[in-house]
Amino acid sequence: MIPERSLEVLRAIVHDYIETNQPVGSKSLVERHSFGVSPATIRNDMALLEDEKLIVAPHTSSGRVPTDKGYRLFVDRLGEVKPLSIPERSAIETFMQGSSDLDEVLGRTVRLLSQLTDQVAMVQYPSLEKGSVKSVELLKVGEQQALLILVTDISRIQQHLIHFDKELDDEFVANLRAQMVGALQGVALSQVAAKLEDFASKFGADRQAAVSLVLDNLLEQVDANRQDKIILAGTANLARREDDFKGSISPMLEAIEEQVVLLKLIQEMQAEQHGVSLRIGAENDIEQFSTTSVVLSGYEKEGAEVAKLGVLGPTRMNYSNNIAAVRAVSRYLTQALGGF
Amino acid sequence: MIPERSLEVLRAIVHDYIETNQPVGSKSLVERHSFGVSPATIRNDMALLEDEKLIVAPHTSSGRVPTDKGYRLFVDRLGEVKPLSIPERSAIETFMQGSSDLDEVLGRTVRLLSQLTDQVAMVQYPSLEKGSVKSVELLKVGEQQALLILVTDISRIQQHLIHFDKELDDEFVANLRAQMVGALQGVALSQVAAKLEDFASKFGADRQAAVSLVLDNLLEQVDANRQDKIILAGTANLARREDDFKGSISPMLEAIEEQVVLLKLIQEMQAEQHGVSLRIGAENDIEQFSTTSVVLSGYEKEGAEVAKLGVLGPTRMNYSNNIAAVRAVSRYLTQALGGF
DNA sequence: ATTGGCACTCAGGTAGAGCGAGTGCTAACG
DNA sequence: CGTTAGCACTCGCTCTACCTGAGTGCCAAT
Repeated sequence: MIPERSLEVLRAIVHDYIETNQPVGSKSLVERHSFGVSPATIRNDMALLEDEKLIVAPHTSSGRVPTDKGYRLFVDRLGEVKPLSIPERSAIETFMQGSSDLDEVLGRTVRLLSQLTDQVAMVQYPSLEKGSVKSVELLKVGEQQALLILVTDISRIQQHLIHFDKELDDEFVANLRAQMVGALQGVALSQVAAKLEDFASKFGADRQAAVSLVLDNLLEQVDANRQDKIILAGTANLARREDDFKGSISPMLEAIEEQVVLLKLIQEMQAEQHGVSLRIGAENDIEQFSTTSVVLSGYEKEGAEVAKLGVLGPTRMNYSNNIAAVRAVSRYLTQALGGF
Repeated sequence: MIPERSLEVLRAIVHDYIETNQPVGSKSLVERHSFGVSPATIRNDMALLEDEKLIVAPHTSSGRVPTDKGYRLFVDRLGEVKPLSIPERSAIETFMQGSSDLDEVLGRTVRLLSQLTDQVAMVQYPSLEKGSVKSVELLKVGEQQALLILVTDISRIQQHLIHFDKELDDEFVANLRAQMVGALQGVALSQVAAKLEDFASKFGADRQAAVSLVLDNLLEQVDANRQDKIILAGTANLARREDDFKGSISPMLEAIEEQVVLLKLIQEMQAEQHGVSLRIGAENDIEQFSTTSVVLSGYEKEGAEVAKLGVLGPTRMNYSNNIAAVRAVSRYLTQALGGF
């Protein structure tokens, strides 16, 4: 077991290193914190911490820097999350006020989170998969075009324009719409495909092509969103803290722009736990993110978790702050979504 | 007037500098190009070009580098746009194929453009302002909620969820919808506000609140989009070419993320000309972009320009290529939009 | 267990030397 | 008059050598 004071030393190292971005040495440590002991004693503790791979010296004889493992221990056992300041709280409240549209709420949320943390913020759109169909509409908007609209109970709306090869007659459109509404209203999205199994048989042979075109589109809308959308803010923060990453930031920018990678990341972390979850440095087995940490939390709609939000930044980040911010923003978003 | 050979020298300097990223000197110039003269002669020409502020020497006695003015002369008079290669053309064709949705087409376009140029690519959504109303729909999707949908003739669809304080009855919704369709179908978006002037008076006093709620929403949809949306791709390319910019790239990333700045930029360039337009370095009077160049072109829908697309990168970019790419992609996009 | 003392390490800064690509100028040339 | 060879000069880079100082590990004393 690691003795108490050594852990205090680790905490102090993490704290100072986050603040100064310099490897921290025994002398400056006793100067800045009031351990009642001499540098030499601290050095012994540091040797211990180094044996445990919690800290590491960039070169022989310079100060020490926390390892991923060190950060991990810090957040798990030492980093009591300090609550947000009053101004921060009120900033959140005003930020979240007066938006009605889901797009707008999420847009505000992601910018807010990025500002609170000074990191790249991400918000995942509520997953369609967890919702159910509230309404389906088919609107004729041109001679050969119709708009298929899917409204779900998590305030997410999707639409898609469908082009037909033949002219549409109103009757058919109205009929098809009515049939779809009848078949699908209230049905869970995961059940939609099953419900539509024999659907086409209700229509005459001459309509089969058009019907299956619409159904394909509908299924695509449900399906294409299994891998959900993520919105981002604050990517400029990556560049600002460029030195904190080993190499170039451009592969990371690429990975972020490529939604697939982010979604995979979120997926992996999904299983882990409720509340705030955390990956530090190489714990991410996505190569591009091996020098970054990710703080993630779910947010809820009507008591069920519908998606994730969080931040991404260098391993040398202010974990206490960021965890607090992610948690708080997630709560407020859950609250804001209650209104829908 | 600047003599012919001096212009050739300028062209060669721009060419070599873009290729090597090194200040180019008189000796290497005669080695790489077949001027029939000696380095000393070239030096005289270079002195002339320097007097004209077309090139500049980073330090006494190193090679020369084109100035913004030099690039400008290059693109205006010397840089014959070379047509895209066959593989590039076919890449465009396959890329653009098989997408039906406007979102998808634009998404593909922006990624394509970024890949072709290795720069940050941007595509502006078709401006609502230039279109007219194709269809308006009001759908009841819950006891107190309705979905307002605006379909325009440029394939752009918008929807917004409206919350009412009272329960909605179907009759009213259907009636309101019918009235709106009657009043607005085919009306230019810029005329919508005028058309709706006396609209509310058609309804009873008890309906006024609900009607004006819907109308406000509708106008907001038209209006909020005066400042249009831009989608981006390839921001990682900024980081990759970081050295090409004087300072840090993070202010630029910020500016890009802030759509407003980009839209302002596009707006300013809008007036200039049809076809491809170009801003080089400090010609952008947006401070963050003073070391970047922007290549922009409009694209059309049914013969009328509906929005812009283009790329943004360091002043030291391959203008010939990028102009060709922007022009080609704009043409293909125009073509692809014909199908809607 | 803690501490003072001490020899040792090593990154980073400073200074000087040499190199080489490149320039501007001048005088000669066709 | 445009072109050229020659030449002295500039100055950014690179390499080396050296020094400094923060920090370490270890040991013996408390």
